[in-house]
Amino acid sequence: MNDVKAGPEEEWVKSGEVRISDLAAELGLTKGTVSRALNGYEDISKKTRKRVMEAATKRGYVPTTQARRLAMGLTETIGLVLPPMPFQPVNTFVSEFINSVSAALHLHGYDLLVHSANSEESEVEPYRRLVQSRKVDGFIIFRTNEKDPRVNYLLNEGFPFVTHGRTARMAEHDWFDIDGEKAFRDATSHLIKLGHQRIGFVGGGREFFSAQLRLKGFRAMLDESCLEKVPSLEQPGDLSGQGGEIAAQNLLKQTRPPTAILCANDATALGVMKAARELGFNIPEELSVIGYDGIALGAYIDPPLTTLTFSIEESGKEMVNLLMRRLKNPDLPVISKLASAILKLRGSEGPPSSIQNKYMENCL
Amino acid sequence: MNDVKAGPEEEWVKSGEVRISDLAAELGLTKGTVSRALNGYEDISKKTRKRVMEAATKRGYVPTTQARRLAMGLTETIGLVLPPMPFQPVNTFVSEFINSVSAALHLHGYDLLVHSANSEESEVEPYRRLVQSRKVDGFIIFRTNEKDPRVNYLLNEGFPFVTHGRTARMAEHDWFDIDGEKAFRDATSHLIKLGHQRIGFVGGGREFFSAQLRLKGFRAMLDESCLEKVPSLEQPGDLSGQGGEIAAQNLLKQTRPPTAILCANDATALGVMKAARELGFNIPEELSVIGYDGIALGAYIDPPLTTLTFSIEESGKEMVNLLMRRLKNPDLPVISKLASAILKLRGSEGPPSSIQNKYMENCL
DNA sequence: TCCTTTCTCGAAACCGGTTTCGAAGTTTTG
DNA sequence: CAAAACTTCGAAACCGGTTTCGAGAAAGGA
Repeated sequence: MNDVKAGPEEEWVKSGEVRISDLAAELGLTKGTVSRALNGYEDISKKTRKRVMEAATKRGYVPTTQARRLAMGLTETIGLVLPPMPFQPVNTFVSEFINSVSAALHLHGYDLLVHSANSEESEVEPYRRLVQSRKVDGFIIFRTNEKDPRVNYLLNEGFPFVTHGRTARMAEHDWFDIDGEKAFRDATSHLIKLGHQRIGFVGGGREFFSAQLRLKGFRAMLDESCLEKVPSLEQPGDLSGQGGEIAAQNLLKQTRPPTAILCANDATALGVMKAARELGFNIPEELSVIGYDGIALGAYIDPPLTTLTFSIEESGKEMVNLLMRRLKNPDLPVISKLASAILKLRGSEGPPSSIQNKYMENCL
Repeated sequence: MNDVKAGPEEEWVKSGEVRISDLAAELGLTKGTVSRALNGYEDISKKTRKRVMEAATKRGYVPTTQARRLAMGLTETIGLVLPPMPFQPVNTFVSEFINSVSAALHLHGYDLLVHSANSEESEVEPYRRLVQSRKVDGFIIFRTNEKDPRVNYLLNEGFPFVTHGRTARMAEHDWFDIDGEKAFRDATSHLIKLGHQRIGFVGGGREFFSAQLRLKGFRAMLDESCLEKVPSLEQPGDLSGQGGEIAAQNLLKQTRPPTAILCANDATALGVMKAARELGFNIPEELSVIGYDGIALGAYIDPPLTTLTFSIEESGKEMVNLLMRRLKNPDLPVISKLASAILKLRGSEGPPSSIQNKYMENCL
């Protein structure tokens, strides 16, 4: 009875020509009645509802979104503002993330509005514009800073949002994050078990909360394994390949260079590997390298990059769930979700060439 | 003054939200007059206009987008549907493209609606939905196929759009494209000048027009240089790393393997390099490899990948220009724009180890 | 049989703007 | 000084839906 695909050859009407008033007139009803029939109100007889539904599908009626939204006082749209891009982005997180968020939103009947940030204006300006013009009902925010102006603005405004990543005010808003601390504990532990005793670390910018948590995990595992925390082995980075190169040079030119380097992300790791090659270090024989992000390209380089990886699809889906819950009931208590990254061994790490000290001799 | 009524109607309105009727009441005008004053109609006295403008900025009045759009009968929104993603994309084209398109649209007061394609349904379904629900005024389409159902649908529907890439019906719609044919002529020419005589080619899927044009450019330059077109040196690919690996194995296990391989994109090139390493070919000494896309991380692998690159920002900007022109006047003749890619030499190509034949001996 | 309940649906207000039309008031023209 | 032309703004229709309210008809109960 519903074979729309079979043969619409008869009287092919252009989409979007039928309004609700046309339908009502055709059926001898008022548009209010038609609207209620289509929206499943209980005060419409089954017979009438059926008539309306059939006429609607036959005529290809689809309600005009703008009108529905105006009447209902909501936009059914979520905003996502792209942070100012570096000259050339290095990973595909953004596109995968947009894809998964958009798909998840669609299941709830929501659309995704993507806005780009103009680097000349304040970071919150795009948010302010979208809020004031009432173009969106909520926001998906990613790449948070510890003190995040966007979060401050939206909290102050009482506008719904969910972040990917924690912030200083994480107790006040819903958030989703990857447990970077645990991830780096795991990676560090893995290296220690392989026999490494001098492990370098290349971090991200100090403003990124996530990068700090990764460092924290690294340090925690050193402590736990009774390894000394050598300040010179902790180098700052900027999440870019170039930052990795510079940091690696600082690490590898030391009198006693590390036998392994943990990197805050894969781009940094690639920079580290490049610098290592140029300084004559063989990977993984003379230097182990581990990254974070799980970029696909990492599998194609030589040696393939061992990395910490997580499901971007899950991230998007979970964040949308959190946001939908919030929109449905703004007064619910704040909740959050922490997902874990897994260590994907691909070959850029191994035991150090010579194990100088006995493993964990004086621990425990 | 703002007389705050504690009426039940106040609860619907968020505190601090000003609408046009509030402004009108405050000024002792009608909302029609206020609207015209704000929109620069000529039939409003300078004095009144100034009063209205000042009150508007003072009160922070911003018109509600949904209402404006309904009244004006347009959405001021452009749709972009993400094609089904491969499991893990290797290049950052999509996010950079979205970023540039969004920024360009913003200059025209348009928003970008990003929709993801559900791989279980027809490719045109998302477009149909967006058209029927009148959520967008036009589309940005990328990654076109030669016979593209999306293009067919929209052309049939008479709905505005611009493609990134040509199609079989390119004479009927506006398009922007990179001159892949010329790009591959250039790359091939570069290899020939280095002394290569047996050059392999790994293509993209046959459905992609762009991949075909790249092959065409490759062949054209072989012809021009009087080199033989060896069928076994042309391998099909699928624009993925894995496709590159398989193709490279087919090429390098031949009795007389090529001394250089041109790849339809960088992902393919990475697969080719991986397979080459595994088969014991040194790059670039024993095998030159050239890709296409200019992914940033190509600079960090060993050796850095020589590639054909183009400005994604320009692509987005130009496409938006084409689309805006079309929206402004739907009856204008179809136009198109072809941009060129440039060969970015990074080190994965060089002269062949032994030049067996004299260069272009019997040509000309 | 009459009154109350329940089932349907029409009428109209409403969402928040834009735009057309015409009527006052003002200025220019003859 | 009256008629014509121009300014300036109010009134109301409109965009295309949703939702509230109540009326008329049908059904149920006493």
